[in-house]
Amino acid sequence: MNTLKTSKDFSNVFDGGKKFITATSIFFYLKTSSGDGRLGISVSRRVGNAVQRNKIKRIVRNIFRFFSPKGFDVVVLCRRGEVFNMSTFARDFLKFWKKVY
RNA sequence: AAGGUUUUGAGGCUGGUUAAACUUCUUUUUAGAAGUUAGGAAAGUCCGAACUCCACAGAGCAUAGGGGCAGUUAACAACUGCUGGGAGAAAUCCUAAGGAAAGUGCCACAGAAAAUAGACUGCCUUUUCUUUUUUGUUAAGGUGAUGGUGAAAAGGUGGUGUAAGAGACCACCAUUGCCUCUUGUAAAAGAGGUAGAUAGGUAAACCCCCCUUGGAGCAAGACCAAAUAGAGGAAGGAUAGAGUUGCUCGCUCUCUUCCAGGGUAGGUUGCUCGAGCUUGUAAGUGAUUACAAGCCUAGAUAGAUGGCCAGCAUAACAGAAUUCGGCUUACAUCAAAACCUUUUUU
RNA sequence: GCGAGGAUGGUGGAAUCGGUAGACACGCAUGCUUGAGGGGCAUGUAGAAAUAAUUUCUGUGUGGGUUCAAGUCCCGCUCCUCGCA
Repeated sequence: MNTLKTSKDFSNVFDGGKKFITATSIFFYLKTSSGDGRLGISVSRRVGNAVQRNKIKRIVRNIFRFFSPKGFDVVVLCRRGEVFNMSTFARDFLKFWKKVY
């Protein structure tokens, strides 16, 4: 899976893309010209310690293995670590997936 | 049985399914199989090293750090054993623990005085004046016993002594220095003698003595590819800057010309076989060391080590980024060993 | 990876070489002034306990140490801010 790497890529999506806000996280998405999709994950230090942040990144990456974002650059920004687990994030992700595709 | 002290170990397990990274093998051109995949603190970055570069990492001073003795170690501010001091009823725990009889500084408030024991107050003798005497008062001298404040007041108690007194002298006690002997590798301990010696505290204030100390850090560094570059070569050498986190010396480079100009950024490597791990034997009180056998046990690069289901259990602190040795801090639950105190029973 | 600074009442911010901590300003409370508000003036203001005045104890992020005495000196920890590569 391709990922967003530089901070320029991230700021492009944050500034030019659209937002979809859910309870657990905020999805930023921007249509690409080439048709390939890339994923970026942003978890700030306020969410929790390194173990919790790693776990959130793994959950997000695990979901996007089955649903690869074709045609969009997507950035997932985690909001709160207490409510973030597999089931709640999957519910929010399905809402986002229905809206975009 | 209750309470306590010290030390050590574990830190989820099993099965199914679906994904990721690395290594090896197979076949073959995209797959398949097997194996491995985060800790005791990976953390904080508080010390110490390995490794790499800075001329060979150099010389002197400063700065910074350490400080009982002996040992362990690659090294250390770590560890082990012992000594002194402190806490505790004990097991045991804590201890930056050289020097204040080299020098300087500071010791608020209170107090006569805060460090050369002098002034003041007091006591005593002689003396001037007054007076029957006492008292009061002037001057000279002796004394360091009086002053009750403070964290701290210049050894303590008792006596001899004297005009008044004082280690001035004596007895006992306390402390210190020196000498001798015994024990110990040593720090030191014990015994005896001697000196009236009695010396305030603070060095985690400056300082003195002894010891150690060059700087930067894997974004170190090395290689490859692109570009009008860079590297390289020749000549010149006054000033300035950088390496160099203080100063001086020394060294190197940048510097100007032959010859011009613009600022991006990719891959490979370093990268995991190492002061390595496990077991056993031997030496040592111990830290640790020696020998033998066996083993290979994470290596990502915006960052792998995950998700779901079932069962047991309800469960902490917490996520590697060059690598090791320590220290410090966080930690649910379970387990083991040794020791101490009290009570009861035999 | 390397290394620099800081934390004091409700807020900003003082406190010399270790010697009575809460200076000063803002804010807040009460009273006076005014018909009322604003403004001005005066007093008080860290917390807790007992009280008639007043006294005692705890207090400089936190846990220890040195010292007669620590906001200050030393060590460990927590949090915040900043710099270099």
